[in-house]
Amino acid sequence: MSKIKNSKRTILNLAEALLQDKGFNGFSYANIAAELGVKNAAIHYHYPSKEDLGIAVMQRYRERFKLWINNSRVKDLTPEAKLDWFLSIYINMRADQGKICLVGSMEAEFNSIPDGLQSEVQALHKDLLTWLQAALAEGRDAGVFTFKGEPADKAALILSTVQGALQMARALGAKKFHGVIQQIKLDLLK
Amino acid sequence: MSKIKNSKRTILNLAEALLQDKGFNGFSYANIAAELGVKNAAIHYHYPSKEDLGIAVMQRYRERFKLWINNSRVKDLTPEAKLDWFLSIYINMRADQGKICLVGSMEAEFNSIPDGLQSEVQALHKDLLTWLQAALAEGRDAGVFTFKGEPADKAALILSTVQGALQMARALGAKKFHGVIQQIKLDLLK
DNA sequence: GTCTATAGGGGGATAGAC
DNA sequence: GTCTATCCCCCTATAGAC
Repeated sequence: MSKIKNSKRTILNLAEALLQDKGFNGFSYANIAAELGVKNAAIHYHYPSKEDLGIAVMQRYRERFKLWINNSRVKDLTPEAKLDWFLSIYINMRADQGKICLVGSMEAEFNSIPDGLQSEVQALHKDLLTWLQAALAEGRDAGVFTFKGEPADKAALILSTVQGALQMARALGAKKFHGVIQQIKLDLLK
Repeated sequence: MSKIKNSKRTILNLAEALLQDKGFNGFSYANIAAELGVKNAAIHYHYPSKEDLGIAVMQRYRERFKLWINNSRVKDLTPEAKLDWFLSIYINMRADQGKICLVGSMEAEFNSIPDGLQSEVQALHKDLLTWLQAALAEGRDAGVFTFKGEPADKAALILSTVQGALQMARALGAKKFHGVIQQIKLDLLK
C-alpha cells in the first residue's frame, strides 16, 4: 500500500468517525489535522473541499456495504441470521459512545450540506433499503418472519427505527437503544 | 399581549422552524433577524445567547405538549385515537417540506450543542416517551393494540421510528414517510 | 427595543516555499 | 506532501448611541 493511499485511508477513517460524532457542520479540517499530527492545509491536499471529503466517506461506505452483501458469508445466511447481521452493524456503531449512523447524521443536516453530498446520502439510503426489503421478503416467504403490509414499508420502518434509536441513545442511554433492537425482533419473528 | 411578548413569540416561532430545517449549528441570529426585518443585535436583546434561545424553544414545546396531553380532548380519547393524535403531530410537521422533529434535530447534533440545551432535549424526549408508553399499555389492556414485550420498549421503538422516518423523507421523499406511518399501525393494531 | 460599530473567534480554502 | 502565511467570510456577542 502506497503512502498516499494510507494517508487517504486514515483521513477517511477520522472523517467518518467525526461525522458520526459531530456531524458534517460540526467537524473541521483542523480536527482531522490535529489527530493526524499535521497541519490544516495537508488535508486540503488530499481532499480539496469538504464536500469532496464527505462524498469520499459516503462512497467508501457504500462500496463496503456492497462487498459485504455480495459475499457468501452474508449471502448464504438464513433470513433470520441476515437480520441479525444487519442489526449488528448498528449495534457495533457503539450507541454507548454516542455514535450515530452516517445516514442519520447527514439527513439531519440535509438542508445545509452540499448538493453532491446529498446525492450520496440518498444513494446509500436506497442501497440499505433495497437489501433489507429483499431480506424481509425472503424471510416472510420462508415462514420465519411475520408482518402485515409490504416488505418495502417494513424495511423503511426498521431502517428508520435503528437510525432514530441511535440518536435516542445519546439523550436517554444505550440501554434504551438495545431495548429497541429487541423490540424490532419481537415485532418481526414468529 | 404586550409588544415584547409578541416579539419573543415571533422569534421563538422562527427559531423553532429553523431548528427543524437546518439544526442548531445550521442557523444563525442573522437568519432570524432577516426574516423579522431587524438587525442581529435586536435578537440578542431578547435572547442573550444562542443557548438561551434554544432552551426557550425546547421549554415552550414541552409546555405545549403538557397542555395537550392534560386537555380532555386528548385525555378522553380511545387508545387508538390517542395513537392517531400522536402520529398526527409528526404528520403535521410536513415531511414534504423537509422538516424533522426538534428532538431528532437536536440529538443528531447532541455532541456539539451546549450542556443546558442537552438537558432540555433529554427532558422532552422523556416526556414524549412516558406519555406514549402509558397510551400503549392502556391500549393493550383494552384489547385494541397487540404487541409482544414491554410497553416501554415498544414506545421507544415507535418514537425512534417517527424520528428516523422524518429524516428519511428528506432523502427519499414524503411518500416513504407515510408508508412508515402506516406500517407502525399495521404492526400495532389487531 | 433597535440601531451602528466592533471585537474576537473559527471555518474553508489557496499560494508559494521547502 | 507538508509547511507557513494569509485571505475572506460568517458567526456569536457586546458597547454605547438613539
